[in-house]
Amino acid sequence: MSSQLLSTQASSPGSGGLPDTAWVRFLRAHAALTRELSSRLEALHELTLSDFDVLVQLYYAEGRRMRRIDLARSVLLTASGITRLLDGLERSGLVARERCASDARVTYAVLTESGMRKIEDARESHLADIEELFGSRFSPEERDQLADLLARLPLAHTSEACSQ
Amino acid sequence: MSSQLLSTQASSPGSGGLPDTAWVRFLRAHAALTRELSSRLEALHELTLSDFDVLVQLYYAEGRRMRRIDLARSVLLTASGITRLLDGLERSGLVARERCASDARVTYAVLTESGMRKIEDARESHLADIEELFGSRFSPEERDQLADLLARLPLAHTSEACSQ
DNA sequence: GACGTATACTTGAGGACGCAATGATCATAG
DNA sequence: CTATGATCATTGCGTCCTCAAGTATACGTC
Repeated sequence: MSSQLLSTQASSPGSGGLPDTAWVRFLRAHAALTRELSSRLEALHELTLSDFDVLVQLYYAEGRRMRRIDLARSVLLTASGITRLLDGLERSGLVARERCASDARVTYAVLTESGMRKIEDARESHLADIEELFGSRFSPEERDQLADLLARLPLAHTSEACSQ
Repeated sequence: MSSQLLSTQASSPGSGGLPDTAWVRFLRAHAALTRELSSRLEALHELTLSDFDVLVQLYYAEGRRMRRIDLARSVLLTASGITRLLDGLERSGLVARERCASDARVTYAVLTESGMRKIEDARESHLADIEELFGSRFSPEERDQLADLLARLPLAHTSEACSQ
């Protein structure tokens, strides 16, 4: 038997004790959940969480297309992050690019037929995973409560310009 | 306006209808908060969030030292993640390594004097930032509520399946 | 029209971190 | 003592993502 009987969670050796606050739990929960969800999503559908996120945004968007910059803002990635992510989705044929007629600076990301099928296929299992690992932990009221509490947190500092 | 059994979607393709569930808010809040906190921490103290996390763990640990593997588990990094992170902290002189007398496989990470000063220095501003961006959004009761809700989420699947 | 500034997007460089493979060491059963 | 199987740690490799810089376009002002 190993010599260490020490816990995995020493509580208060020194002063104040190990911080186990809402914030720390938030951080840990995020790490654990995203790792598990992302590994399942990757294994079943070859998508990252961000891929899925973007595909869902497009799925619900008017005309199934969005300006790349709006896409970036809505999933909280940087402009360059979106470029590289869409590179991958384009290479996989899930998303196509389309130039904007009225403004040559902008490019749209459009969900392809294949992308539609992909997201409709992946949605089911992924939502089930989210439900298993996240949603099912709470009663309906608690879920609302949690959503409400989380909604108070600051969202975007990214050089806000809210108009189109 | 009744809640759908199936999900998460309360949207029609009208000007950006997208699922805005507790889970999505959780993801977005995490992205926004960590980005802001990490950028402040980096600017003021040249530490990443994970660096800080590890230093705090050591700060509260018995003898200000921990086995690397326990450190990894407590901050939810992989073993290799901890190795590389500690590489950095060692290079900066904030942490030292120490071999274990009774088990040659394990190495301890020990907080140095310089590391002590660093964490005591960084703690104040970082906790203030967390309070500003996170804690101050809630009343004391809500904070407890949130901590309670977050505590229900699964934490570590790390390594083998320990069936009860 | 020329000029200045804001916006959209891309690219190069680099950091953080996971996974899988490897080496070293311990523990235990034969 | 040796073979077998865990456990701790490190390393190679790849991925995701950010920042800073660069390019192209739009638009307001003179």
